[in-house]
Amino acid sequence: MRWTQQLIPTLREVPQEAEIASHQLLLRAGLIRKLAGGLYTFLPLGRRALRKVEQIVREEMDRAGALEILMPAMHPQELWEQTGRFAVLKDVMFKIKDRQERNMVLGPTHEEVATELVAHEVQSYRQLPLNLYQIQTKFRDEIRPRFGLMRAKEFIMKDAYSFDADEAGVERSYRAMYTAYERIFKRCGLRTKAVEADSGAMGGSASHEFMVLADAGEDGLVECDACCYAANLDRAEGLHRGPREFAGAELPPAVVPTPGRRTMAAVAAFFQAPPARLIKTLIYLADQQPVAVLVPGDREVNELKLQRVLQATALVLADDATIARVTGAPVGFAGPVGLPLRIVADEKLQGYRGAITGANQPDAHLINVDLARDARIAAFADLSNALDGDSCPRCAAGRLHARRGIEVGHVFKLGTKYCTALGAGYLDAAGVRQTPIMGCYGIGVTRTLQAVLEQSRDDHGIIWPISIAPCAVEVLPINVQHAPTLQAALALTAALEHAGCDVLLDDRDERPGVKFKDADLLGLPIRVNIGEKSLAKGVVEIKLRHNGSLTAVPPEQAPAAVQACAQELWAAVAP
RNA sequence: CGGGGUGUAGCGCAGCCUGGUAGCGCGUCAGCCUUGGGCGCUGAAGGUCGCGGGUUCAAAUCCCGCCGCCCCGACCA
Repeated sequence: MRWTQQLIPTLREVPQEAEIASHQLLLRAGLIRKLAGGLYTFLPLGRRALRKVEQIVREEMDRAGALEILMPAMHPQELWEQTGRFAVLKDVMFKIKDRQERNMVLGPTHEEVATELVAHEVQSYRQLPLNLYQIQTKFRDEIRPRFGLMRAKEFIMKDAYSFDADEAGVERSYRAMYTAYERIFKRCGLRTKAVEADSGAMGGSASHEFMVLADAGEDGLVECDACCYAANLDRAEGLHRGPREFAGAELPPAVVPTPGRRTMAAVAAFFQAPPARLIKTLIYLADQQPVAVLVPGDREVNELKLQRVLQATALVLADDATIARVTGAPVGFAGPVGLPLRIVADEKLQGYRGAITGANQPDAHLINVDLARDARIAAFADLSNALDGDSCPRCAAGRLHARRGIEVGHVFKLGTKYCTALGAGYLDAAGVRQTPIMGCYGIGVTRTLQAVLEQSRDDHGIIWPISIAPCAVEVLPINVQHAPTLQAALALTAALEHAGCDVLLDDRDERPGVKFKDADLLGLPIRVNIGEKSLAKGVVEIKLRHNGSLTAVPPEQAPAAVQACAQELWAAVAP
């Protein structure tokens, strides 16, 4: 493959639209171009890499016994109404009408369609288990598309749906997918971490996310340094460390003027107290009803947890006017003592004495608060996010560490919700009608591609794992006007291609510097420099992108030497 | 949707405050030169200054409205 006959528009400068490294590299290396926010064209090299990721996914899904199908991207809206998910997901769905004015949606995911298929085609336990998957474009009207392919309105996803006769079967299917995912990401050259996750809008019981650890990741997670516990911050159950009793525990509450101190930091500084000694009081509207929520001053409320505890369908922070009305004080001075509201408290506050809270009057706080003595708490529950340094909820010894991650895969156990709603059933061996138990398993294919770049790069550009590199080798003739150089390059390219190697020949009549810089930016794993000087010494140079190692070999030995390098690189991404 | 920023040549930017000929670097095209890390010289092409309205003799510049894009928050593969 010749550079001059390709479309590889590399960019010398960083496009101002791109913030994170992987997004910049996608654009600079000429892999993608933006059409509009959240909508991207894959250019030839980007498409080649994407295809390789898809193929790895396909091979591993097949290996795990899943069956590839292809479902429509466009669905009748009615199907979504049948499971009740239209109401849940209508804001993220693109809605269109056909010429008959029928309501259609573009699928953000395919549980309904897959289940509908199974409802029609599966009648007997002999047909189970069944695992159907597809690799297809999904559409989501994201609130905020971001970071290039990371959060796009249109993206390629591998989605699989398993149907089993019983719980043991679901467990096997789930495990098979979990293992397949580990193999897939390993083969893509990614270091991932599987974390316990919330099942969100999917519903269902168990769920794990596969996270690519990266500072640019959108998700928070914690992992234990002693055992294998790891969880998404949405669900992580960090255990409180540190004191619950503070100075003044025995004293009655006392009002202290704190003019203008309305933030945790300001109040903590005012009292010269650690933020953990403060109790943060937030007023939420749970289905329109005001509720007070208490968490330690150094923690954030976890709204997912809160929503579950309150069993609320709509949960929002109360507006300033409501807060003033129910607490009798402006924002920043709410506290649990004497507050005429339902109060729920984070379990980490249990036994808090000598704490500091708002006084429910303007510009004042209360000290010496003993939560059990001075306030009426309706319920204690886990309502806050875990914090770096918390104790591990699984093992006594470990401490949790906070990390950032990119969610590239997600596996769920879904139960019978969809099958029941859509009438999927089968007859068991005894002739009794049963409902299949479902699991679903997603991989963001386009996002995975970008995650690789986020994790595998240096200051000069991309460092492709050989398994998904657009090409394995770049042949770089330093001066194409020097006939012997070009000839040697052509010969090597032909030999490698004949051996089944993907090769990019940079046949541009450009300055060496330009070609070297582009080669580093593009980041193909193996590069062969061919130039007049080394040729005069009877050698060409093989340079590996990932470690910069340079070996000189005679031109006639180059194909074999390159193959040997390639073999080593492949071994590094073997599952 | 709320908050912040930004929109001038393919890309990166200056000019705007203080209204008066639209500029710089890179890239592109032609020619010369050069050939082991974004080389040098000469010449050229390329712009409805995001869109609409207003103020003014005159608007990239001032005013009003709209739109796109980027960042922070709620959503998720």
